[in-house]
Amino acid sequence: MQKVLEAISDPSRRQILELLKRSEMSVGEINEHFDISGASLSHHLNKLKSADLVIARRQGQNIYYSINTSVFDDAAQFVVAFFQNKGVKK
Amino acid sequence: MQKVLEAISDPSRRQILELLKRSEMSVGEINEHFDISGASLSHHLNKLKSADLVIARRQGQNIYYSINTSVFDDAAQFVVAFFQNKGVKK
DNA sequence: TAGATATTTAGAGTATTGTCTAAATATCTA
DNA sequence: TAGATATTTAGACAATACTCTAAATATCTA
Repeated sequence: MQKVLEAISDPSRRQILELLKRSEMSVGEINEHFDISGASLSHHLNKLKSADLVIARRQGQNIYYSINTSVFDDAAQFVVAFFQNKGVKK
Repeated sequence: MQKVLEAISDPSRRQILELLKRSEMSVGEINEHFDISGASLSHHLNKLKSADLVIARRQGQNIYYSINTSVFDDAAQFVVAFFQNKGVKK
């Protein structure tokens, strides 16, 4: 979960995730939405992949990235719990 | 919101928030739960305060920190929305 | 196979982060 | 007021992050 929270602390990576929530996309397609080098984008995608938030699959020359639904949902559960248990005395 | 997400990306700061969810605490009391210098703790508290996630009030020699409920709840809403809108086509 | 296209990897530069010790500030109490 | 206690600020240091260009790898197509 630590890696997930670090992953979403960067604005570019959150934007990448927003794009991928809509649909799977190739690296080139994602890059059209950003003003950074391909190498930098690759770095961000690698962080998202390390956090298991996305999945990559190659199709020909392109590599398509998509949301890793199960981990994404786990992350949702974690942050909901983190923010919602406020005031609960144990 | 950027500052909030950076604030919660650090494990020590999340732990501080967990403590404060239970009750208001002085810096000294918080520090009993950590193995870092007072200066480092102060640095973390400052980041949480910059993100508006906590409020500080002085009482005598002590400074008591507590959760800033409204911002905490806003952050909760944002993060939950971020993770839960998956698949919604606009 | 040679060249074109898509993506990643390597290596470097600068900025930011988390940590520390020492010093400064604020408050209390004798 | 002087000394003790609580906390923050200043300054330094090592580690990490984000960026870039150039080179490497993988795939496709003529």
